Amino acid sequence: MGMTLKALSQITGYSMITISRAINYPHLLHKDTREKILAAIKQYEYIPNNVAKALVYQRTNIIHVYVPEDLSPTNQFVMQVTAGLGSYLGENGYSILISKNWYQHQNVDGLIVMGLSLQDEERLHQLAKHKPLVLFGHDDAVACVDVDNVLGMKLATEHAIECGYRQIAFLGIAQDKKFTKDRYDGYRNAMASHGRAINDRHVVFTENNTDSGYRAAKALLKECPEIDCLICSSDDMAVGVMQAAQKMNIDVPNRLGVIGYDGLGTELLVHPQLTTIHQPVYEIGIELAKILLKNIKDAEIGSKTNFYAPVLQPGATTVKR
Amino acid sequence: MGMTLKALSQITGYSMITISRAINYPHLLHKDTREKILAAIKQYEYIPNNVAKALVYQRTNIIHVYVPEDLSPTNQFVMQVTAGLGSYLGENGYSILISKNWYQHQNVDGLIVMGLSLQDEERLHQLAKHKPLVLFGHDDAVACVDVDNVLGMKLATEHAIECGYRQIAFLGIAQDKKFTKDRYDGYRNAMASHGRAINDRHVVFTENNTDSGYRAAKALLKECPEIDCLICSSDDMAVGVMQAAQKMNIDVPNRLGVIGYDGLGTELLVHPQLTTIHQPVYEIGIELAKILLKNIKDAEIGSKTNFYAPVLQPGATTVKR
DNA sequence: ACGAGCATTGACAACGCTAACATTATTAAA
DNA sequence: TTTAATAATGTTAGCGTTGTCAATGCTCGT
Repeated sequence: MGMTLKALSQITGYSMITISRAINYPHLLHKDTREKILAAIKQYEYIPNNVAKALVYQRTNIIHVYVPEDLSPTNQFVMQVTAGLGSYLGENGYSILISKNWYQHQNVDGLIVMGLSLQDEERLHQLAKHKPLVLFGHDDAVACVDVDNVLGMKLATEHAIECGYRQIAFLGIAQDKKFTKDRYDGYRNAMASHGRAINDRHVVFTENNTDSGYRAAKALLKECPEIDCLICSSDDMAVGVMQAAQKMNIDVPNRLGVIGYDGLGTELLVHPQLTTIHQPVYEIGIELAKILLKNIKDAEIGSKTNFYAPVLQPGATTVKR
Repeated sequence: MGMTLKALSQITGYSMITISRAINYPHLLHKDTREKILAAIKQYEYIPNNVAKALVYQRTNIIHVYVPEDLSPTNQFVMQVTAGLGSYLGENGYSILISKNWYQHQNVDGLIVMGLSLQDEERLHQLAKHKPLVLFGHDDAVACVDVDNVLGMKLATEHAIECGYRQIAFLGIAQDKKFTKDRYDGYRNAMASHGRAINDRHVVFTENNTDSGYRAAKALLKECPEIDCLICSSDDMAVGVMQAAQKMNIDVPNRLGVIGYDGLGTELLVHPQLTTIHQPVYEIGIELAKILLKNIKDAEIGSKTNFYAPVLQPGATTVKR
């Protein structure tokens, strides 16, 4: 397709290796030779073939970002992580290859895996033996970065308590994943350590979307009008809760406090601005990339988990009182 | 690093090509041979080296998605297009390589370029001569997919007129890009063809974000209280407008109609739900990918522009009256 | 004048794979 | 039985690049 060293060699009369040197070690060549060759390179629009280079160097400068099937690629979460790691990797001369298939492009210098579904576990371990790999999530056998979800929900709950809310309910995600359980644990721990009893009727699990949040909140607030604060396991759900409150003419934040979880930008769009637990996903992306590049450099196959702390991001759906 | 054909050849006693055939043309091998080799492949965890394959086949099955510097990778727009084209390319056995650098990985089978900044134009034309390439945007020399922004804003304006709004103002994006101008043209054309005069004081250009929208709307509605509909060049701006209206106790949609532009999901989060012009960006991503793969297949270097129509997506910020 | 050292260029092999052709053994057809 | 087709495997070369070593010519100090 394109111009090659061989062709250029025939055109200029110099050997292939000399042309190669004009690019990689120009100081080795005689000034005249160098100039002639560089001129020819320009004239014939020669572009080195990175595939051939990769074969020689045994590295591609490509990092594979694997997004499991059960995560939508449109997912805000995934996208922002990808943006973060993409920026770091880009600055360091790497490109990112995104694909849903494990083995389609195994010839990459490393992998970043976005969360783990069960059927992938075996392959993950398999692959981790051969290639530098960092997982967003938690697994004992590989290097990981994870968010401390227990801490996150603890922060949310303590914020609610500090604000002075008395009947703090919890809206969880009905999905069999570790992070959903962790968030619930954070809520329970914080409640317990502040001497608050948990009313079972104040804990509801539902699907993670606005509509489910709306419906769950409507039912919950109708049945338990004593509730004066609702902590949600996601911002999407929290938005639904706010819509329900508006519909039921419940004043947020005075009559009802609302706290979300994620902090990916949605919290700024709604009115009033949503108090939420911000997960620094962009930064986590960078962290994933940093760890990966370090492991590549040291030819190391790590298995440490690095926990990342979410932070409370106060909005206007909670007030001190 | 990994197991190679050569190593496997020594282990099994068969020649390299025979091992290769066990994978690519298993029917050519004797049953016993095939089974022995496949067993060895499994045992020694052989994975073919795609870099070497790419060198032979002269194709990588990788598509480069180039996102210009001036577009944030976190940008909803970019992300959803990428998600769309990624899904289509993925289904067709391609992976996508995302990078901000033009020449970092030229060894890809094709390029998708997300919008064009001026300093890139020369490189774009240069590259388009050598590689299949599709541009999201508009340029006479290369194959393009673009949104019909004039049509989009025409739809918005006509919707406002049909609803019965009388003083329809326009909030534009102060940026020297073609699409901003096109949207303004769409507004003007529609107004003109319906015999509506445009009051210059009813047209304001500002930055494309919620806060700017808020401030612009506040000033505009204060100065020109006769305005009863405000068409915005983006949903972010429209959200700001809605916040301003709320602050000023202006009833949306009865006293003031609000129309946004983009329809990327934001419109569903706000309350009331925002009437907007939806740009089918996910579908556009798929279209970009389709055209690219077709051009790759036909070894064709096209230069046709395919226009994509945005659609009106009615919400609750406009009413018929 | 003579080898040591340097500047400049080239030949060859290798990276891992596959296409094209070549070889051998086996079987069917004449 | 001889010939031709077929099955099963191997040999060689090449994809485009670079590392290693070799070769040539030159300068310089003695």
